[in-house]
Amino acid sequence: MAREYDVAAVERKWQDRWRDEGTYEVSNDDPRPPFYALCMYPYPSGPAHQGHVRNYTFGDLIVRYQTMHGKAVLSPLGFDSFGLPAENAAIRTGTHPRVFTEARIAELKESLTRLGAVYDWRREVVSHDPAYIHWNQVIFLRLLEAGLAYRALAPVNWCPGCQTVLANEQVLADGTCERSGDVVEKRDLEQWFFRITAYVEELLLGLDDLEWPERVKAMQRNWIGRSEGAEFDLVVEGRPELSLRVFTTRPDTSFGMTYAVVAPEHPLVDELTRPEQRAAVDEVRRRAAAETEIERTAEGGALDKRGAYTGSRVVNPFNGEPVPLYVADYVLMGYGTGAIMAVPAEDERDWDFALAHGLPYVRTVEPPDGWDGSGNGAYTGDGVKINSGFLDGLDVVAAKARAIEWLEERGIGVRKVNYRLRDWLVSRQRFWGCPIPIVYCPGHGAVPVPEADLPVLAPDDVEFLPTGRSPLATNEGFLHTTCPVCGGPAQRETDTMDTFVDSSWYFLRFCDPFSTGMPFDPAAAVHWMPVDQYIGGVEHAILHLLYARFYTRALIDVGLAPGLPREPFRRLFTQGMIRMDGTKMSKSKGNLIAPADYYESAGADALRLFHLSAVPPTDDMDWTDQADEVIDGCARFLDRLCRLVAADDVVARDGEPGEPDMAVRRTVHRTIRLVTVDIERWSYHTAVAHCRELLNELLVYQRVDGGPCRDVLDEGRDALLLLLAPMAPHLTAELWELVHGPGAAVHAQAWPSFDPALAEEASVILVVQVNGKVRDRIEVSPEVSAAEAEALALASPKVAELLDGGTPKRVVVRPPRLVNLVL
RNA sequence: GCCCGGAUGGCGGAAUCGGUAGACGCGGAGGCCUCAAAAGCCUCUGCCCGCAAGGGCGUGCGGGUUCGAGUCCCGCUCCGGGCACCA
Repeated sequence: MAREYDVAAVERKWQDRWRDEGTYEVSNDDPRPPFYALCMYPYPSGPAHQGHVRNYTFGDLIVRYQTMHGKAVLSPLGFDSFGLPAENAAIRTGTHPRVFTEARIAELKESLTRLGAVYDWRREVVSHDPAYIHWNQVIFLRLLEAGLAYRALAPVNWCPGCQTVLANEQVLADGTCERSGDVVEKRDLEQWFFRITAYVEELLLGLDDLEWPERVKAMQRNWIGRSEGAEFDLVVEGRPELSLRVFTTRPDTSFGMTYAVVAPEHPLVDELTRPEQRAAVDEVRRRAAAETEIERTAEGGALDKRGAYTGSRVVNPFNGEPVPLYVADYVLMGYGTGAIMAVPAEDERDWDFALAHGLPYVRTVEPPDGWDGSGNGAYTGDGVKINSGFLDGLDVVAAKARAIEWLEERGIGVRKVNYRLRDWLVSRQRFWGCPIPIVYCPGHGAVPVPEADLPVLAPDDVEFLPTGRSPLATNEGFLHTTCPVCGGPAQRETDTMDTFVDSSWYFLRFCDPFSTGMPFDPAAAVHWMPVDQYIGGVEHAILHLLYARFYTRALIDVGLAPGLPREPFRRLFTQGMIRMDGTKMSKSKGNLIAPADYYESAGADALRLFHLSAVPPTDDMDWTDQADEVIDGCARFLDRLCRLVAADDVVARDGEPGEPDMAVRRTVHRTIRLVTVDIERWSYHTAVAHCRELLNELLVYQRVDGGPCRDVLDEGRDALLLLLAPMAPHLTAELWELVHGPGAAVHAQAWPSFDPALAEEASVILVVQVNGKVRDRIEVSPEVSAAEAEALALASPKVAELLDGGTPKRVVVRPPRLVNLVL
């Protein structure tokens, strides 16, 4: 389409100027109030896609908006540059991951620059920078010293596709890898963990005060999975010295226990299995070890095969009754005590298992009248306790408390809180990540690499082969070293850290990326932190955001960040994702619509406006056929803005504004108020709509009979340019310079303020309803009194017709908006 | 199964406190300009009845509260997301 201005030239000109003049560089001793605006640093996968454009348009708007509010805005960007795609590319093409990654970073940087997004590039942090690796490793050693990092043999999630271990958080609900989609296997391996569980209660409670989307907070609470209950011992029948500890959230149902279950991996299984049951128990254990989660849970899981009687019985301490002890894979070793009391009448899983194994049930809660128990006979709701001895007659909540008291009085059990959250497994059997700074000595075991010898860097002379083994594990030069303790021969740890470790503190490095003696100067971090506005995709709701909250606390507690606030991200905004044909728009799906195409045609400003105005920022956006037409509409809007500002045939008049001019002024001031409020509440799409309304009105006013009043037109034009400056930065900068002369910078101006008196309407529409239906509309003053409003309504000819001489039974008057006459 | 969202014209969406439903945009129709087209400009555009004036209906479904409900309450349906043998 033919444009009113040379889009490419104008956008390039301003991008160059912002870069050359360092417009958005900010120093740590800047006297203005600090504001930290941060978009999640991206994995460099190549040129920006529409999801990036959306994310960084929102972020850039905030940077420019807060700058116009007089803040010193910290706007850094870096790249989450370690990760598997680069390593896979190396295996495929023979290119070193560093070379590959740096080429992708250059592409992404270029396309974000062309979007007009501005950053203090001096502060750029990339994960694979040796300086960043250095401090990553220092932090690891400090965590180790503090007991927050440890090594343990543990059943881990092994992804055969990625040839590495995964964190629990990286395994999807169906047991597959979130990256490769392969079915994750179980393996027992010696791995490094971070003790995130030490902070579990704080991580849970801290959520309450955060200005985060409720949805994200709910997801984190859910993931942490706190549940309250009791732990107590079941003595094995005939063996008073031996007992089994169980955890339950329903101690009130203890009288309904008709059997008990241990996990197949439970250490007491062997001892509790009687010879005649050995074969059946072994079969359950074999299946549990061999089958994946999917196989086990598929098709209802053939419950009769998933458990077996051990031959032992355990005694219910509440009533002294012995009940059979089963082994079954529906009880997990990794949660609670790995053993449960089973109450079929009040637990659905126990009900199903009891049914499959012909076990009885005893109800301990009276189900309500009309409850038919069809489907599953377990009743899990509230009700009056029955068949429960001293608990009878209580409700569930009271009975829980009483049951725990009873256990504690007798020393049989205790109140207990359990969490779903496990420690964070950080070892990865990959090359392109931060090496774990540990050496294994035959005499001294795992020994930390002395800080003076850091960083431990991966060698460059490695071969990338599709063997599934990290090149580090076979590189002799890297592998062999000496023990820091005894000087004897030793081997290096060849695992690297999960890349989520890198992203757990990059926002702190941004505060002071120039620091050489420490990860960051705590004073600088305290100056900028917490992040005032964090922006990113909701897909990071659990992993990254939970890890970063943990890491910030850990860094404070090991003394690396004294004085830092414990919550790193005060305000979080999660933008919706971009979908196409019902799925996420992504490279792997092959449905990318490249932003570069639009930079050439409609321009970055038009593309930005599109992303700001198309849908509410939190909503997912469907990229449909309509997108191109809407983007053209955004370009048309910018052309109309050009015509407003650059029109050379307008005959404006000087002198006092009359009433029609004042009406325009009122629109201007009202628009300033509306747009400001909308930006503060993340309603960018309505902010754009209000700017469009103002432009429409100004264009009409410009051609008004008798000519517009010059001051009013100028005021409106300037206000509009200022309001649009964070949204369409290139064109507003160009037009501002056109109007105010060379050197004038729209982004250096203060955000426009409005006159509250002018922002009010001069007149409002009084709606007259009869029996709740709108029958007339009358223009009135906003100050109209109730009596006046009622009189005006009754005087309406339409109302008179409906009244037909009668009087209303009731009159509701809400001046100045509404009168409702009830007949 | 549990926990969060959501459902408004042909489409994206607006309605911040219970008070004009449909702002703004896309698409569509008609007109102006033009030799013609593009661009631009103007008017109309929820549905139904009506020549019109006007009237009726209308925010997923069924109830309720209220002078008045897209908005609040109760009960559903469908869609999206998260969690899921977590005892």
